[in-house]
Amino acid sequence: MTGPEFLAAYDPTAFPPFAVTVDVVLLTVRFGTFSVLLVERDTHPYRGALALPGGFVQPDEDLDTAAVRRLEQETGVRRDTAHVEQLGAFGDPLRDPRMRVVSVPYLVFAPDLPPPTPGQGARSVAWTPVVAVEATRLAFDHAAVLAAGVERARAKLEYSPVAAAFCGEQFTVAELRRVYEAVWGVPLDPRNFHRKTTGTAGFLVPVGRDSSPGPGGGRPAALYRRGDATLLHPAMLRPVVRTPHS
Amino acid sequence: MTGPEFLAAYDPTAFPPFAVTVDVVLLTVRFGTFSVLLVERDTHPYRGALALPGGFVQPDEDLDTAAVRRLEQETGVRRDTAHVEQLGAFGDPLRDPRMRVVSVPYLVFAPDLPPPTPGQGARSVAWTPVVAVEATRLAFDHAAVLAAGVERARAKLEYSPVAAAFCGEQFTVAELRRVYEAVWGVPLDPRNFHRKTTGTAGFLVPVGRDSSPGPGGGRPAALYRRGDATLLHPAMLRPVVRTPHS
DNA sequence: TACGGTGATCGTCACAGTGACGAGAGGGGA
DNA sequence: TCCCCTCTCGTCACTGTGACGATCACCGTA
Repeated sequence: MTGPEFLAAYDPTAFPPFAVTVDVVLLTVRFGTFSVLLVERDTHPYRGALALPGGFVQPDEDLDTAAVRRLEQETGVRRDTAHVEQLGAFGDPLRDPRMRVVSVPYLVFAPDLPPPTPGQGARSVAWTPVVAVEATRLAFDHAAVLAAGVERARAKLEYSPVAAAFCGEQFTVAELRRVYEAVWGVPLDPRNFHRKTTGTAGFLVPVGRDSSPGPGGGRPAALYRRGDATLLHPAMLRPVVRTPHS
Repeated sequence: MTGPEFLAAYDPTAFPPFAVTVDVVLLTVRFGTFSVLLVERDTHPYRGALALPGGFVQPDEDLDTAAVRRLEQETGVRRDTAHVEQLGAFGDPLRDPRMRVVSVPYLVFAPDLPPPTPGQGARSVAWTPVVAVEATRLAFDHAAVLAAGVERARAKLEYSPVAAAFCGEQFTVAELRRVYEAVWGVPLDPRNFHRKTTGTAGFLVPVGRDSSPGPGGGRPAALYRRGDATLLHPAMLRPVVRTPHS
């Protein structure tokens, strides 16, 4: 039973049929800027509008599997280099003018390494700074989905070490700090950040020394990789006032 | 377009049809015990097994609306007396032996006031202590759904004031403390808890004095109602070691 | 090679928040 | 009246943090 015909095995009129899609909120930090990958739609509806990558879930496919497949096909990002987590479910009856669709967006944090490679969708893909996204130009309810993803990302940096997913295999404390600064949009004190991240058990594991002090000079930074902690304790709180929503 | 026929307006073979359900993880604190509402299934599949209340989403119905409808119909809990939030989406292809179903569970915190009133589902409903739930006796993947809900509830008490949703309109600091103790499963120091909750802006609003000091005597406690804070800052952390999962 | 620039790293200090716990306030029952 | 109970207020030591000075190790240039 791998197609629509599998419904006939039961009573196809016993429940309302829905389409289920997965969308990918792929976030990264490029040139110090918190950015999201958007595609340009080339089909009805919202033709020409910007949208999150996504597509239908197949009959035999798990939601997570579908999201990872979309991620790899449409963005070229491999799952083992990124952090992937489900973001919830969006199911407003009018969110898609074609039919009743429930979308399950996935939040993905990836390092900047892979340039956006348009997948078989044949649509153009582009990194867009999160602060520059014009909500009204996004298709469907993707503005709300993106907002939920961005807020989740900002909150998650506080109590989990996932920020390292925005960096490569090895990274310096300063690179990690620039991730926090980009996502939160605030400058952080390098000294306190260094103390906090290197002092929290399981966050960073030292692996050697950096040989490239950067163009302007400066002391070479030590290299680290992700530790095995899954939770930051105590949390690293955002400075200034906490706004409950983005 | 309000029935299965609305698919015909587009190409019904263009996407795989799914059923979409909402499940309700209704949690409360009864007699000092963290409990969940379970129903006994009287139909195939998993007949006789315990399950979370839930049902199909209707064609014109928002996910939230469907969850609240189920909540009121099957448990008698009104939405304005409870806290309701979406818990995610579960869509394993084999989670329902009948057909492809994506379930969107909702997490609900309610005060103990309403006794479980079996809804039109004509199935028996019962409060079950969370620690006493035998995972293997739950239908579908409801053990995983419940585990996610319980862990979310435990985490949420740390950084949000939702614990008050387990209490009535007015409550004492001690009642609120017993909620935390029941959900977290650890004893808390009454003096520090009092200092923390009454000292956090927007958490509690005093409304008067309690006249019933309880059976064993003791000084009457002041009454409070929920404040308008949506976030606890700083958070109230669980004691002892933090386990990343339940 | 000496020198200023830059960023990494280490230290210090004051202060807020917390855990542990003593003590008084205000009620019950025998 | 005496004892017991719970609520509420205080105290103290300790931890973690924000602010920020100082040093280290590299750059490019004179």
